[in-house]
Amino acid sequence: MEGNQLLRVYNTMTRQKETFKSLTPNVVKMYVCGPTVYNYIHIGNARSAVAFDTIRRYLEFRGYRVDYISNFTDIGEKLARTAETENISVAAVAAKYIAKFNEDTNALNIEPATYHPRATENIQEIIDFIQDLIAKDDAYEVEGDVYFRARKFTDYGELSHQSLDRLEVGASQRTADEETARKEDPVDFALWKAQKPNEVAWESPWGPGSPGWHIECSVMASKYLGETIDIHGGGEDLAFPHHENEIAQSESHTGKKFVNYWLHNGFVTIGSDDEKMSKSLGNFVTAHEVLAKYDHQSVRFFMSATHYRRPIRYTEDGIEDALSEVQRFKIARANLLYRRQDATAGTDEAIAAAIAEYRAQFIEAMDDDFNVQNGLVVIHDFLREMNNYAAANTVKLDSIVDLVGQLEQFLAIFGLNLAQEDNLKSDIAALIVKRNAARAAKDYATSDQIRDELAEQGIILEDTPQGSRWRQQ
RNA sequence: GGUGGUAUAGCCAAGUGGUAAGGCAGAGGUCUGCAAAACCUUCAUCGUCGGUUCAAAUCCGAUUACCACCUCCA
Repeated sequence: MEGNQLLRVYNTMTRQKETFKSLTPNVVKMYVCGPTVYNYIHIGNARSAVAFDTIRRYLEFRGYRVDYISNFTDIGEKLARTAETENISVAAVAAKYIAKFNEDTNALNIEPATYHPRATENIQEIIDFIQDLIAKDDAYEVEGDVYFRARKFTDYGELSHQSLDRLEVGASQRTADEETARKEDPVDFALWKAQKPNEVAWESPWGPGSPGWHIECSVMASKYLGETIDIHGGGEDLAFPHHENEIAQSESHTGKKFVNYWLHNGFVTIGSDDEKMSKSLGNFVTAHEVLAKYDHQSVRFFMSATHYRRPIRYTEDGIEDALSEVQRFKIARANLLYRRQDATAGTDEAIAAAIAEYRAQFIEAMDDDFNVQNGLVVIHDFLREMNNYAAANTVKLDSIVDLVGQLEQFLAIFGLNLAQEDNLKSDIAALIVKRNAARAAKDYATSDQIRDELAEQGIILEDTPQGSRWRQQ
């Protein structure tokens, strides 16, 4: 592995940065909680996907193979409600919004997970898992529901640092009284829920019903990655109770540690009081709307350039500023590539040494819990080096290729793809030749007119000591 | 009531004891037929009050404001 620096990650469990050591050398087993597919994802959901995609890409940059599993929750009341509203089946709701999820995350250049399991594909595994918990006396059945005895799991509350006795039951005002009445203890949580009228249900030893919310993640994480995994990620609102419950279930079931490093991303906030964007508050903006309105890369960069644990304040100005920065990267790349025409063969040793130095600095910055802002400082220094080289009197071909390649590699971690159309259509090339002739003859009226014409087609011309270069807008 | 988080320039933001990184926007300059791009220069004493220290954005105490979680939530 490159670099001496050790990767350190902030573990929610211990509330400190820890040196990252994977279970298997050079392999990271990573599970990230995915969306419930009953609607378009909003910017907050997208942020979570972006945050962990960026982390995944950095881990890959550092030489790890990342086995990345992220689920689709395709069951539950919410899907049923959408099915009713849109007058389609629950299965059709899931299919539709998984497709929308793929469309939006693809636009954000988020790599698909190694596999995206769905809850409905794992019902038998979920039932088996619950049966084992009942056999161990960690869970009990009441009127077709199955609940987990939270108090029996002695470390319950360790992740979110909550004491069971201090938890104010019902503080969120979301608990259903009828359900609480059935439980032995209000802190117990559902593993299986008996079928309600008109609900999709599966046969089980406890009668028809459907899985509770937390069990699917425990089942899928262990099924696809193993009983102990390296990284489990999700939004910080999931730490309690969702992840807390996952730990209780999984560790009771396997008797082994479930997760070595818990990573939680911060929220997207909106409005003057920086309120959390959420579907229940109704203050959300869907990723679909934003992507329809703004350059996809600037939306991606807007989100990936903020440290994953920090909140992001959603503003349109923020996305527009991100666009300026993305443009700067693209222009630097195009300007340097332009110099290939007068480059000589070979490599500049000074450039090769500089690239190695910037790489080392970048790794040092990013190894500190994925500190993207400090990583970007290095990238901006690197950019200045590139721009100065692009203006140098003499340039070497291999150094141009190396600099451009390194810039692309750095920014790929942020989900940017800088490559553009590098070949001109012949009619445009002819116009450029014509303009150069006009300029040589000091016929500036004609040359400016041609430049304006090309600008309308999105081709920007810039005159430099090495000739007139062009780029796409 | 319990548990956390945040507060640094117009905006975004790094920085956990040694005298405020970086980006966007702004200002000045170089280059240019003009323009663009680039490069150079410039732009804050860190929510408030008090304390510790030779030295604090950084540690301690208090205080203010905002946010989040406490069984649908990324």
